[in-house]
Amino acid sequence: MSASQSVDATAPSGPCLDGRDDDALVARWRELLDRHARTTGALEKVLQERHQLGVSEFEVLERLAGCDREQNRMQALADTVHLSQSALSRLIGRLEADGLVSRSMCSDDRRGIFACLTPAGRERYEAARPTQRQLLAELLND
Amino acid sequence: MSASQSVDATAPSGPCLDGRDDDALVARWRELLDRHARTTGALEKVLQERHQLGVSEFEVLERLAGCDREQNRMQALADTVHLSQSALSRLIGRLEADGLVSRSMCSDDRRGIFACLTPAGRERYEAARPTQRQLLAELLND
DNA sequence: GCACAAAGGTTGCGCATGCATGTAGTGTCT
DNA sequence: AGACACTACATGCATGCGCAACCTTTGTGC
Repeated sequence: MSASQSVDATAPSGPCLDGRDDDALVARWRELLDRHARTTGALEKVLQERHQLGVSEFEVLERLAGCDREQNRMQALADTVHLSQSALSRLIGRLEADGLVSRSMCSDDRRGIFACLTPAGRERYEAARPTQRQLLAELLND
Repeated sequence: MSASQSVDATAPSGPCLDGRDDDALVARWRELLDRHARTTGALEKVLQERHQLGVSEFEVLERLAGCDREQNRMQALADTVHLSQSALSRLIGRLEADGLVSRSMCSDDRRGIFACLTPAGRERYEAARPTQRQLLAELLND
């Protein structure tokens, strides 16, 4: 899928000012969109039907599993998975409702809240990880 | 399968038991997520506030501007921008409501529908393109 | 101690998306 | 022609997201 002929969006009615760099840039952009869409799409599907997890849910679990110290502030978590605070708050709510994480208040800063993996959460994550890794290997290696 | 703590996704330089490939894979995955989130986020914001366009809207306009022949079937369009058929239908609906595209029925296949840029649509796209290209250049070149 | 601004998190709301379904047109087989 | 499967769009519905408003806690200045 090269960008050899159809990318020149200025085709008939515009002077093509910076054509070649532009084409390369757009090609990279589309490559990124393509790859992202394919990967998240497939991942979403397989993680959902085999582990009842969405992509964002899995990513959060992975972050939590990575450092299972109580250092998982909501805000920091939101940043690492690129979600708004509200989205992350509800996501954690869902995971908590499923018994996969638990919210625990922080002692020294009473407005901060830590999200921690429960044993069930860790188990679910460990089970889902190979699935995700395999798909990643398939879709990211080309 | 010792899967107790070998992912150490956030550990700085931990000894990886079963996964150097794994770490590299995950790193690439996160790089992809990162780049995508940053770019779409910034793009969404700037395109919205300066041209009243979303990222998907812009992408569709670009595809339409690319080949302004009447060969833009809804389904094909949906595929190229990675949207479901329903999402694209509504998106075209919005663009049509804004007067940026028009739906025209196809003569030889009466269930097929072509989406075409209106002059206003082309104008809007031409105006938005430099904005998008500049941001792409900033965020994709590293 | 008492305002007042700012930060962390939650909730109300509108919107875009995907899935499932509905409707219309096409092609095939009998 | 009539029945059937299939394709192309549109639409009802549920869900997840971001923005803005809100509440609580912290820190700063008086």
